[in-house]
Amino acid sequence: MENNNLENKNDDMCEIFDSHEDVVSRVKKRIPDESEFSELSEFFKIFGNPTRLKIISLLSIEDLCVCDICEALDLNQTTVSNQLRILRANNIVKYKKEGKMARYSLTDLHIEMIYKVGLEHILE
Amino acid sequence: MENNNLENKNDDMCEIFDSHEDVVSRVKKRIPDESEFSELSEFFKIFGNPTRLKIISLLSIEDLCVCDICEALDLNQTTVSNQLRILRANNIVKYKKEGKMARYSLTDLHIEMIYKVGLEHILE
DNA sequence: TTAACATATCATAATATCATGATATGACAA
DNA sequence: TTGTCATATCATGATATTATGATATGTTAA
Repeated sequence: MENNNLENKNDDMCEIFDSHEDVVSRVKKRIPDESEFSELSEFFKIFGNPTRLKIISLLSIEDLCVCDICEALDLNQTTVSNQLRILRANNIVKYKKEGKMARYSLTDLHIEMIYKVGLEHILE
Repeated sequence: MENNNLENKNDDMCEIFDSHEDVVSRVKKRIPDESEFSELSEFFKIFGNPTRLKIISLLSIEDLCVCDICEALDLNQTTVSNQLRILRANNIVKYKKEGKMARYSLTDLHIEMIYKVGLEHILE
C-alpha cells in the first residue's frame, strides 16, 4: 500500500469505462457554484422542521396573526414567534403590522409549490 | 362579548376581531396531521445540506456512479457514500448495481421540481 | 400615567447532524 | 486463492438546532 499514493484519487478510481472522465468534466460545468448550494441548503433547512412546516401549511390557506397560529397549532407564543423570526429571516414569510397585531403571509408562490410538491411526494 | 365561557387561552388572546375564533377552527381542519408534518420535515431536512444538494444537482443532469460523484464534487468517498445512504433512506435517490459499481439516479420528478423551484426562489 | 395585551428577543440545556477515519463487504481479475 | 477496486457501515468529536423560560418592546385602552 505504500507505493499507492492516494493524493490524486482520479487516477485510480473507476477506470473501467474511459468515458467517466468526460462525464465528470461535463456535469461539473453544469452545476451551480459553492455559494449557491450554501444559500439553497439554508433555504431548504427551514422546511426541515415540523413546527415551521405547520406554520407554512396554515399560511398557505390564509394569512394569520401570531396568536391565531399559536392557537391553531396549540403551541406557546415563544415557539411560534421564534420560528416566525427564522421564516422571516429566510424570506419565507412576510408580515404587516396591524395595530398591535402582526399579520403573516407566505412570501411568494414558490414556498407554496415546494410545500405542496413535498407533501405530494411523501403521500404517494 | 357578554359571556366568556371558554376555559382556555382563547379568552384572553386576540379578541379585537371576533372572527378569529372562526378563522382558527376553519384552518385547523384543513392542515395535515402530526405524523405527516413529521414525515415531511424529515423529507425536507435532506435538502438542507449542501453536499446532498450537490448530489441532487448532479443527478438532475444525469445518472452517475459513486466515484464520479466523488470526483465531480471533490469529496471523499466516505462522505459521498454516507450522504447517498441518507438520500436512499429518504426515497430521494435510487440505484442500480452494475458489476462492482452503483449507478445512482433521482427517485422521481418531484425531487427535481423541488430542487429547481428552490433554486429559482433564491436567485430572484 | 398605568395596565394589559400581542409580539419579539435572549439564554440555554437537550438533542440532532456533520464530515471523516477506521473498517467491512462484495465483485472481479490474476 | 489473493489483491484491488467500488462501495457501504460504524464510531465519534465538533458543531448546529430545538423548544422554552425569562425578559423586553411596542400598542392601545382606561
